[in-house]
Amino acid sequence: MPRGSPWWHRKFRGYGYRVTIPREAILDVLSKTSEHLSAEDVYMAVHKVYPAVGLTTIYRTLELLTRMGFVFKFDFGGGRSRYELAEGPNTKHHHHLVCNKCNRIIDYSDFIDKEVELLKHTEKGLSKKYNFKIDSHQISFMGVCNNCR
Amino acid sequence: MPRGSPWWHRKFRGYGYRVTIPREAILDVLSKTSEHLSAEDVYMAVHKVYPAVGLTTIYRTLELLTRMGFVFKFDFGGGRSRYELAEGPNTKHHHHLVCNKCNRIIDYSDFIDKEVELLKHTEKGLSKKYNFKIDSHQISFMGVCNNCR
DNA sequence: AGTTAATGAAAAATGGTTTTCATTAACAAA
DNA sequence: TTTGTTAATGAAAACCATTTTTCATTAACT
Repeated sequence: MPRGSPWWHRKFRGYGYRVTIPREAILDVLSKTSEHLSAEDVYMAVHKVYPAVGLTTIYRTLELLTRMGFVFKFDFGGGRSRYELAEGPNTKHHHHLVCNKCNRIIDYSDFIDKEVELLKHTEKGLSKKYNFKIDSHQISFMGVCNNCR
Repeated sequence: MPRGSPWWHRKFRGYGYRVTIPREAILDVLSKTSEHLSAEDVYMAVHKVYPAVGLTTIYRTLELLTRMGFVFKFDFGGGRSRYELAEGPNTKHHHHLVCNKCNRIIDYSDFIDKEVELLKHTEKGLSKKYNFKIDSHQISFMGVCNNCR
């Protein structure tokens, strides 16, 4: 926790949004994990510290954070969205292994360099050919994780 | 429609599954499009020919077909799954461009060869490191399609 | 200290998917 | 061909995560 105002206070105030305890708590939870949390995961984590914060606020805040670009919202299937802090000081680019049995998601950043290099090239070609503005990419391997085999 | 038994009858019967009109109709719809249909898309297409077939059967059959490997089930977000005939005489391996505005999905198979080659290598490394049995992979580029920019 | 955004609780709405159960029909055996 | 077994089906209800609504209360920032 930085001494002065956390880095995101300025941005919040700039948008006319208030800095509140639930918002602090939610960003705190997200910044301290490398997992892909569901709304309920976030709720439970926040609830341990601030039991008064309700699930409604979690949803509202996650949506706000996603709109603001602080957070990425993923849909890996399984019917629940998962949230992850956008690229920042503590995060790094990674791809995913998705378990089809338990829906666990494993980040990996091994082998990433070559992948990214190739993708950059592919990206350029695709943009041109399909006149498609590419914002992001996602590589996922689906299968069965060690716990489930 | 082939004169004799369609190619998939044998496989169905081999599993002890029955060949039924809804199943014929659903496979027929899937084999005649290159789109990634949602369950409701399939329902509407089948409904034109066989109004008696219900949405429940669509879901059940799509799940069966997915389990059997006839069909791939994708989750591109937007809350609905999308289905696509698996590799077959009329399909070939491809990856996806997903439009964040209109949710359109574009297949591409350009640049695929290098990607697949790299992925094969990555796959091997990941399997070992995470003791993860990899069944399939997915590469998607997200952005804005030509219609939406 | 005043203004008003943000919150929390509860309830209802949503929308894709799944379950339940009585009925139908595919296939195998006679 | 007829019949018996049981998988497959359709309709409706249930499910379930997520959204939305409402509204009275709280608390951030001016």
